[in-house]
This record gives sequence, C-alpha cells and structure tokens, in this order.
Amino acid sequence: MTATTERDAAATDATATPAPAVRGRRSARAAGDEREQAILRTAETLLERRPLAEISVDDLAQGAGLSRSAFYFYFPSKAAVVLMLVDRMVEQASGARDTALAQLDSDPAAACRAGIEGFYATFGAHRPVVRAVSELSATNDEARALWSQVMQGWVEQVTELIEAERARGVAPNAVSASDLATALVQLNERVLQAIFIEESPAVSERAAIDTLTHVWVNSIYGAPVEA
Amino acid sequence: MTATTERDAAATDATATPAPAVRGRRSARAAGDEREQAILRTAETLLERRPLAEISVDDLAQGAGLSRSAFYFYFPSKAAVVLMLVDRMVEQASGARDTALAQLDSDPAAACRAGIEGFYATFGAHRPVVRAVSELSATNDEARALWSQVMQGWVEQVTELIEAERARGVAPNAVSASDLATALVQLNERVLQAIFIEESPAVSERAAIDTLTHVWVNSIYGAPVEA
DNA sequence: ACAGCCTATCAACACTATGTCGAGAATGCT
DNA sequence: AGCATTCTCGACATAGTGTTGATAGGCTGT
Repeated sequence: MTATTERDAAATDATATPAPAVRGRRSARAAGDEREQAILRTAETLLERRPLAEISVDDLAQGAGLSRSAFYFYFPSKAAVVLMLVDRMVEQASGARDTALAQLDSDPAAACRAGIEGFYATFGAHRPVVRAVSELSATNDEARALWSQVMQGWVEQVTELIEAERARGVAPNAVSASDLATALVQLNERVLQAIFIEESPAVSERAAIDTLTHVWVNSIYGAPVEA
Repeated sequence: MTATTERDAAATDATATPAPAVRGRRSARAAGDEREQAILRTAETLLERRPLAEISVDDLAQGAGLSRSAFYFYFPSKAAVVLMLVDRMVEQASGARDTALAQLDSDPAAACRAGIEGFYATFGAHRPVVRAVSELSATNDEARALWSQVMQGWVEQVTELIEAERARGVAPNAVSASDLATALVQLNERVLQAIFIEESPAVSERAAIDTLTHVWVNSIYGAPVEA
C-alpha cells in the first residue's frame, strides 16, 4: 500500500524528473526482504526462457513462493520488477563506462575499442534484462525514460571524446560532434541488441566489435564528406 | 473464420516461408470491403494520436462504425491490422529502395545519400506505422519476421553496393561487407526511429541525413583500422 | 502479559481486454 | 419464392491486472 503510493508518484513524474526513485518497498528490514530478492531472481530466471509478455505476475509470485496478491506487497507491477533489474544493471555498469572512455587518450582506435567493448560487456552480461527493457519500452514510459537516461550518459561521454580529439587536431571538424556521438551510440545499441536477441539480419557476434570499431574510427577520424 | 484459419497458417510459417500472405479476408467483393478499409483508416488515424498499446479492438471497431465482434469478421486481431498496414507500406516502398541504391555508380557519396534519403522518405512518410510495428515487434513474432524481412532486403542491396565498390578498387577490403552493411542499415533504422518517435537522445532531424551519410561514406571508403 | 503496531499474507472482488459461438439480418442469385 | 453468401451482433468464456479488507505473527514498550 505504502509502496504502491510511492511507486505511482515516482512513475508519474519520471519523464520530467529522473529522480532516483526507490523501486520496491521502502524500509522493512525484516525477513521479507529475502522474498523481494526471490522475486527478482525468479524474474531473471524466467526471462532467460521466455519474453516478458509471456510472464505473468502469477508466474513471478509462484516462482518466489507466494500468492499473486502477496506479490503486490513487494512490487506495484511486473514493470517495476523489470525496472529494478535494470536499475541494478545500470548501477553496476555506469562505473565501467566512465573509466573505459575517459582514459586512453594515447591511441584513438584503442579508446574507441575500449568503449565499445565496455558497452558490449555491460549489456552482454545481462541479456535477459536488456531484452526485457527493450520489450517494456514499447509500452512503458518509465522504462523508456530510464533507458534514454542510460543512453544519454553514453552519448555525453562520446561527445566529449570526439570534441577532445577535434581540439587536439587529430579529428576533422565534420558533422556535429553530438549528432555523431548519438548516431554511434545508437549504432552500438541496435547492432548489439540484434545480436543479443538473435534477430535475423545481425552482424556475426565474432566480428561485432571489429565492425563497430571500424565504423567508429572512420567516422570520427575520417574526412568530412563534401556535399 | 475462414480468414482466421488462413491467417494462422500464414503466421505459423512466416519465419520459414516469407509467402505473400493475404492479411485480411479473402474474396468478398461486396460492400463490406469498404469496412475493411475503414478499419485500416481508423487504425492509421488513431496511431497518430496514441501508441498501439492504448488502442483496443473496440476503438478500432467503433472508429469504423461496427461492433467489436464484427471487427473479428475482418481481422483476426489488432496485430493483423498493423501487419496489413505494414504490408501496404512495404509494398509501396520496396520499389523505391531498389532504384535508389542500384543506380548512381558514378558518385559514391551521392549513391549513399540517395539510399539514405530513400530510407528516410520511405519510413518517414508512415511514422505511425513504423511506430506501431516497432511496438508490435516486442511481442509479436510475425511482426518481427516481417520487419526482419524488410531490413534483410536493404542489407542485401547495401552489401552488393559495397562489394561492387570494392571490386572497382575504390573501397578498401576492410571488415566483412555483409557485416558492415548490416551495421549501417541498423544504424539508419535506429537513428531514424529515434527521430520519428521523438526519443530523447536523438540526432537532430535537420542533420540526420548528413550525419548518416558521413558515417556511411567514411566506413565504406575509409581505410581499415589496424588492430 | 497484554495492548498496540508493524510486517506480511491471502481470498475475494472489480475491472478490462481478448477472442469465440451461434443466432440472426441483409443482400443477391436462380 | 427459396437459398446461399456475406455480414452483424449479443452473450459467453477466459485470462490477466490491480484493489480491499480481514487476519496472522512477531516485536516493543509498559
């Protein structure tokens, strides 16, 4: 009840204020904390087998050993569970991103490769969660907002990298740095997603990093295209 | 009923055989043909205002002036309506793609730009439909299969273009042509989608074509990255 | 020890949406 | 007229979501 109210409030202004909303219940130190973890674990397990749409609140509850209505004591909805999984993944990964791209001013190609490998490692380690959030984003505003925020973080890092290289005179002043950064980040997002989801036209997983690095390096350091 | 059976058969082997399935009813020359169009029109109209998830079969039926159950005489589900819209869009657009990319062997950059503009024009002209199919793909296998097929068509065209340029000696033999083509097509897909859906990190619409062309030209004609 | 307050659980309910069935109009053909 | 096809709808069955109110058990302060 309390959790629900709090959750809804957070959801309502999620688009406006990307506040660090508390996903599940709030205090409650007691043993029921374990139940919450059980639900999360169940969700992650089930997501390895089937898409989110085919997992009901009932499945989650039963998997964690409680009744459907007890589920609602811990989470206000199925979506909140996924959001919490994403939160955990993002938190764990955001550090990796900053270190990966910020360093390595020496070798340009290596810096790009490091960034791409970071991206790949981060999301590749949690494929079911990535799958779920992309599925959820189709219908859920908060999921979209959260994912946008994550991508925005990458875009900013890459924009800085490009601008730094241009300032150093190593990269030509072609298209807008932030537009280019956005495009490259979205390239990674889409290409890796296709691989993780095992879509039909997809870059071969072995060649993925090389292919992406090739595109990144050439578009960052390559000459502007004369119109 | 007949329509349903036929539809299901088409859905089952959609992944295997990309047969030109008949989406709605089959024969029925009569005046009810108009109703089918009315449903499609309603769908397109409603999709301009709100996401597919917020449109019910009832909305579609009422919009077309019939009862919910009468809807099921024309389409087996909401998804089938969207699929039919996509079919129409794809059919109308597939010609444009072939001509756009196949010609223009003279100027490399111009060829790329033409392809990208074709992509942009094709999907930009039907934003609600693109939005809907991407939303539907999250849960519907047939939508995913259909979209894959469309993208596969583009990938093949682009692969040929790259290989032709390499054969001419104008483009270096870097990463696999088909992997590169896949990455570039997915780049377009993602970047343009972000623009159409008005996502938060998105390339500015004005600069989109320039940015994409920059990336395409540099990764097709740019030197291989030394590992 | 017992009153009171949390945490936790659930059965029962209300609601929404989907898809199915069979009964029947409306239309047109012979 | 008789009959078939095309079309329409009310009524039903099902599945899922989220809410409510009753209740059980533990811990705390007095």
